[in-house]
Amino acid sequence: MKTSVAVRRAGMVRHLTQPQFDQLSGICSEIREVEARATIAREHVDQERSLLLLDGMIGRYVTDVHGERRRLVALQVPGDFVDLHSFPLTRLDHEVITMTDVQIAVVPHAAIRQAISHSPDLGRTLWALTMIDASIHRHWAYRVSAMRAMERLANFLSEIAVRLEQTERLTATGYDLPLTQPDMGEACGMTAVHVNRSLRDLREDGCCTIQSGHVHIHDRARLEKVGGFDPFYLYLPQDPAVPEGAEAP
Amino acid sequence: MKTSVAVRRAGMVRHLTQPQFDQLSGICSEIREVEARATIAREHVDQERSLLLLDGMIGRYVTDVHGERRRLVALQVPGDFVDLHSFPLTRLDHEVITMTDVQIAVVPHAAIRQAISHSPDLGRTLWALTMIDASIHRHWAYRVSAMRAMERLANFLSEIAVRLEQTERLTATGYDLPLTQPDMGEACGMTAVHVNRSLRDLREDGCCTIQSGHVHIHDRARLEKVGGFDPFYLYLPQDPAVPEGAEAP
DNA sequence: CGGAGCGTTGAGCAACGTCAAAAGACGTGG
DNA sequence: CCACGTCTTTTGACGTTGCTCAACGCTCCG
Repeated sequence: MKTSVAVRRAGMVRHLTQPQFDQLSGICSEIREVEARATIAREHVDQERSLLLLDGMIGRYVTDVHGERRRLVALQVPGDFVDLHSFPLTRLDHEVITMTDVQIAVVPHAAIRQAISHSPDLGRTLWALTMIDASIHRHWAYRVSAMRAMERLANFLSEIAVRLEQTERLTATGYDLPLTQPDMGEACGMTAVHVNRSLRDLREDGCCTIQSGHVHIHDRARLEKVGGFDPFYLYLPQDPAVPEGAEAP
Repeated sequence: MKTSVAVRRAGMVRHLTQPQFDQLSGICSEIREVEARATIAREHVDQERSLLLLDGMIGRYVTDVHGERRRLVALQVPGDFVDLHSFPLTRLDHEVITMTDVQIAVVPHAAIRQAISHSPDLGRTLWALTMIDASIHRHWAYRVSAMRAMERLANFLSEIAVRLEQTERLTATGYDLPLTQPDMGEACGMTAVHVNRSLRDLREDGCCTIQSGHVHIHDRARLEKVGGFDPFYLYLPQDPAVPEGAEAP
């Protein structure tokens, strides 16, 4: 059995209490590994399980009718419940695609349903997780709607930094970001060429440098200022600290 | 008591079964009327009730740190549960502002909590309502990110047409839209000047004309085609028909 | 009657997209 | 090991969308 792999309570699932988290781990049917750039769930297709992301990154894409244009509308990091919304919704309105090799815990909807019926508080907490997801959607909409290219990228990179910080994947130098410039273009609503130029602007501005999949953060405060970043919409858990945390002030 | 006012099961609440809807009506503490352009809920403030919109329109706004830039990230129509997400989230990440004089039903969170603990199915249905909201967020993000001005407006106007159709507020000529051009600019991520020009394009293209708050739809199929509109993301109820419906084929 | 906000139009400009080219990284197969 | 194809990153030149600034008529309201 692969369940020996650490299913740690880090990231967004920290909103669950330890007993709730244990309960959830108990109803997880299996732990699965999927390679990069694979489609995990398609739009319009009924789902009977949800996926908790343990390691790697997963993207959620909205496509136009003809499948030509595509946008990244969400990026999931470890600790995120990737498609928990498929529990109440059943079918999905978008695609779920791995950005990297990932490790995911599979949670059958039937088990969720049963767990919730015995524990309404767990239901409300899971509901809250999906509502934080919705809050992030709102801010992604705001970002692409109201911000300029360089600001958008700075804001995006700041958000990912905070979210990875919650799972101790942020180091002193920065963090790994397995996205190409075309990917960032799909996330921030601009062309790959313009992503490239805007990243150069950020670099020359002393904010950060991206090199071979690693975001070197030179001046985090400056990056967040350029991006007009305020993390309140992430509803970060108010716990005193991550278990064996390495938190920056 | 104002509860004589018809609280009809139309619009998004049609996802509730009639018994569920009756149960919800029962826990509604009051029916309130609020004038246009009034702030109903502020960001960062804890909420202890949610609001079901009975008549009028309500907008949800994300603002930047300094309160200068603002975007409409959601527009609620009758039958929508405006801020049901404040039940699991408690505090809000955005502002809720009336666009028109509105009539709203107030539902205390404590009552929701109690109702759900006795009826997990009601909980799941309410959860689904908020997830449809999230789906709409995703498509608003896609819209402002991937579409051009005229396409964005056509898509936006098509969405509102379908949603108003669900509450029988769509007539043969079109529908009432209590938004100014600056409002539409905040919704679609463009300036009021460009909204004006793009609306002219839509008019000259034979799609629709907006005059004194009424959208005259000349060719709905054309409008939807120009906007690349596909309503699947609205998760419309599959009921055969609205009670005393006037549905188009 | 004056002010404020909305709708409309024009002129000029900045941001961003498109097209194109070339260099580097990487894996594959000969 | 090298040749090759593919993908990514980077840069330049040029085109276009949509923004800014400005003006004017309109309606509504105090």
